[in-house]
Amino acid sequence: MREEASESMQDYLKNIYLIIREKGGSVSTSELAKKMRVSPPTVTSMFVKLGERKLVKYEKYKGVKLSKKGEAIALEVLRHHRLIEAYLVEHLGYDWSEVHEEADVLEHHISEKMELRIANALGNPKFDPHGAPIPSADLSSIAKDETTRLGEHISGDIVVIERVREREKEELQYLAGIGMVPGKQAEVESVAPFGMVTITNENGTHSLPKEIAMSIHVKKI
Amino acid sequence: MREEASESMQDYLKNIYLIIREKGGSVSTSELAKKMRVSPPTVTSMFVKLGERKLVKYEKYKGVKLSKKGEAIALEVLRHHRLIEAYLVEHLGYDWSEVHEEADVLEHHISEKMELRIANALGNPKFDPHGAPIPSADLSSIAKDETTRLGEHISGDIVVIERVREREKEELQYLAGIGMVPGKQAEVESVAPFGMVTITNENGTHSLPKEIAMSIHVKKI
DNA sequence: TAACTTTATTAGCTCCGTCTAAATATATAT
DNA sequence: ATATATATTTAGACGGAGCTAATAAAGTTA
Ligand SMILES: [Mn+2]
Ligand SMILES: [Mn+2]
Ligand SMILES: [Mn+2]
Ligand SMILES: [Mn+2]
Repeated sequence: MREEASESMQDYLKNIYLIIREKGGSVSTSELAKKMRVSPPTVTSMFVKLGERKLVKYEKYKGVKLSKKGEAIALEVLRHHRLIEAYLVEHLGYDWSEVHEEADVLEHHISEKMELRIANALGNPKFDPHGAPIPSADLSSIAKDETTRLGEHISGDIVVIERVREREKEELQYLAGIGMVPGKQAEVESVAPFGMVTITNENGTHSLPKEIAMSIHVKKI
Repeated sequence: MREEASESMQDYLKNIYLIIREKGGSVSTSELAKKMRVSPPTVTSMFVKLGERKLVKYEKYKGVKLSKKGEAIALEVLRHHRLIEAYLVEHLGYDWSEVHEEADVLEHHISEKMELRIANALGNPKFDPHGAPIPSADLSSIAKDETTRLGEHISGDIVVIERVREREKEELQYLAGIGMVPGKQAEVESVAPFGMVTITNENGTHSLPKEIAMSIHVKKI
């Protein structure tokens, strides 16, 4: 499967998938260039290459969408990434804030056999340590998002944290420090006009900038 | 450390180290080309590149030797390789015959942090599942070889197996099947003129072609 | 030593993934 | 609708790691 795409192509496909999953439609050159920290011409030439290999549908000046095959590769890499993150936390004592970089490399290099053994060692989890859904082994399904963002809630809402999106290691450490991790509860105290959210949880009262509040997925209870 | 050398360079350094460790002196173009399954000109150009980076001392028409720095990188990669093999066997249920390919890739991609955690999870082993010595964490030492080859022994010698060198997966499986794995004993029954060795162990009597007998390291008891 | 064989290097090409600078298409604002 | 700003593509380059074909050095044998 992913052997048909180089490590670099795998990363492009994965990031295209992630962007589309979050906001639908197609992915533009500049969007992807920014996310992947490469120049726009680099993205254009990769779009062409992925298009030739039918991993992507590319329309000049209109961006790309994933083909069935491209999506399968993206899901496989994502499955690896999230299983590895979970494994590092569960079996090698990593903190959830430090698994991302390691997984971002290893996702391209473990065999199917190793994927299987890791998944078994973990009991075939459905979510990674940040609460992100892990694609199924046959890549046919991935839990769909039924959460809202903490930043969308209003004063008085009581929520349980479902997921915290990838962010800087220091931010994740801070969030863990104040108990804002998947599974925990919090009550929204107030929302400032500029979007800052103040919450109270078992660790006390804390304010979170809008951007961070938007990267915390919750369910209202 | 190894960040200074690309994945490909790391593999060249590792293989140079392995050849020199086995037979001393320096490594020739054709020797390495054969071992690494690339063409001789590819090796020559890599020799030049490694020489420029002072990872190797290259003398035209006379092959290469490792510099201090080149050796350190080789040892680091080798440490990774062997720790990973051990980890796969101990913690992910791999058979010793199937760990090599996986380790050959992952050796270049695990972080120093992961190396440390794997080593700790294993109790800082000194040998990998095949009996090969694992370089120490500071790369200052590696157990020196005090073994002989099964193929060098004579009728009547009783030996304990210390190590089985990397070979085809099927050969390793066969050897495991007849109990020729590190830690087990065997008695040399006879040695044919063309080098085939017949041994008896707890599993019965078996004959091994010279090449295989030479890849089994033992100690006479 | 001369001839021949083997080994190694040089020359030149390819693909990959990246870049910058220049050109062009699309979107926005007056 | 025109001018301006922004996004995208094209052109051309580079370094890394590989290849084959041609050449040259080293080693071997007569
Ligand atoms: Mn990646
Ligand atoms: Mn994650
Ligand atoms: Mn390798
Ligand atoms: Mn080994």
